[in-house]
Amino acid sequence: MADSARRRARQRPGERRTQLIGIGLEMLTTRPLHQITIDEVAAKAGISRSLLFHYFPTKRDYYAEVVRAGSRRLLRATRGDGSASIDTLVDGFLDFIERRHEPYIALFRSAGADDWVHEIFRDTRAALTDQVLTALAIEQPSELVRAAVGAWLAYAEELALDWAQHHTGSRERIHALLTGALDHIVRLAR
Amino acid sequence: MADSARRRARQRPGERRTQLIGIGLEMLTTRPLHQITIDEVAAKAGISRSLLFHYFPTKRDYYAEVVRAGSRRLLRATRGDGSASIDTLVDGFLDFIERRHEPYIALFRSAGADDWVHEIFRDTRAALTDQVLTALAIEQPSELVRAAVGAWLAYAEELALDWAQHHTGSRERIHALLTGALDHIVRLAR
DNA sequence: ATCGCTATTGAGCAATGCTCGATAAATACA
DNA sequence: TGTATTTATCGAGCATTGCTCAATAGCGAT
Repeated sequence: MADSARRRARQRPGERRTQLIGIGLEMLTTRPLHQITIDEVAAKAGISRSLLFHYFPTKRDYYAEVVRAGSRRLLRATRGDGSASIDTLVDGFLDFIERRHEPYIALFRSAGADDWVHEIFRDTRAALTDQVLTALAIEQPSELVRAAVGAWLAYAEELALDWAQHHTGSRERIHALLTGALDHIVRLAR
Repeated sequence: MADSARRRARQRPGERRTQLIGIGLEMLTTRPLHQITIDEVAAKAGISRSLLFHYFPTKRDYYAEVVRAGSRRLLRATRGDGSASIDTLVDGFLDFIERRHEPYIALFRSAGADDWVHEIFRDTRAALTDQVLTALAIEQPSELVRAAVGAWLAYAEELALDWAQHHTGSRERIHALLTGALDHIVRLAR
C-alpha cells in the first residue's frame, strides 16, 4: 500500500458507480446475487461500506443496477441490426450463451430472488419477446402468441444452457430444436 | 396467552418438524424463500429461535426441507396412477397450477437462490421428466431427448403460470399448446 | 417418587445492512 | 495565490439475523 493507496483517492461519481457495478457483475459470475455482501464489494473497490451507500441508497438498489447492467448486455448481444431473421437471432443467442453461459446462469438464476429482480427480468424477457416477434414479422400478436413466445424463451434458455454445459447434441441440432419449436408453437398459438 | 401457552409446551419431535415445515410452506406463498427469517418462523410456531436450530442445524437445512416438501406436493399432483397418458399428465399439471399457482410461483421462483435449492429443483424436474418420458412410452431416451423434454418443462411452467395469472386463452388451447409443442419437440430431438 | 433423556429456553457472539456526523480533496471564486 | 464551498469519503455505532452453548424443565421409565 503506497501513499496513493493509503490517502483518500477521490474519484468522480460516474466512474465510481460504473466501477462498483462492474465489480458486482464480476462477482455474479462466482456466486448468486444475494450472496454478494456490501462489505466485500467495498473491500474489492478499496472503499468503505458507507461510500457504497452514498451511491446506492440501499443494497437492493445496488443489486438492481447490477442486474440491469447484465440484462442490457444480453439484449445487446441478441439484437442484430434490427432487421434480423429468426436464424440470426437464435445464432446470436447461442453465441452469447456459448461464450458467457457462466455469468448468464449466475445472472438469470437470481431471477426469483426478489420481486424487484423479477421485474427486471420480466422487462428483459419482454424485450426479447419483441425481438423475436419482429424477426418473425408478426405485427399485432395476440396475448396468447406473446405468452407462447415468452414461454418459448424459457425453453430456449433451458435448452441452450444445458447444451453449453453438457454439450448435448451439435449446435446445428440445438438450433433446429429451437427454431423448429418456435415455428410450431407460434402456428399453434395463432 | 393462557397458562398452557405461557409454560413450555413440549411436543414430540416429529410433529414439531412437520409443524415448522408447514409454517415455512405457508410463508412461501407470501414472500420469496430467502426473505423468511428464522425469527419469524419461530415466532409463528410459538417457540424460540434456538429450538429451530435444534431441529434444523442450519437455516439452509430448514429451507431445503421446506422446498423439498413443496416439490413433493407437485410430484404427487402430476403423478397419476403410473400408467397415465400425456393428456392426463398435462391435465394434472394444469389442475395443480390452476389451484395453487401462487405457492407454486413462490416456490419455484426461489430456484436460483442458491446451489442447494437449485439441486432440489433439478431433482424435481428430473422426476417430472421421467414421468413425461414414461407417458410418451419412450424407453431409452438419448441425452438430447432428455434435455429437450427438460426444457419443455420450463416452457410448460412459464406458459401455465402466465395462463393461471392472466387467463390468456382457454384451458383447451393451453393444453393443446403444451402437448403439441411436446410432440413436435420430441420428434425433432429423436 | 426419582432418574434420565431431551425438548426447550435465554443470553450472547459475529456478520451484515444501514445511519450519521465529521473530514479532506477537489473546485469556484476573490 | 488564498479562501470558501461543495461533496466524495470515512469511522463509529445501531439493529437485525444466523448461530452457539450452557442451563432448565417437561416427559417416560424404573
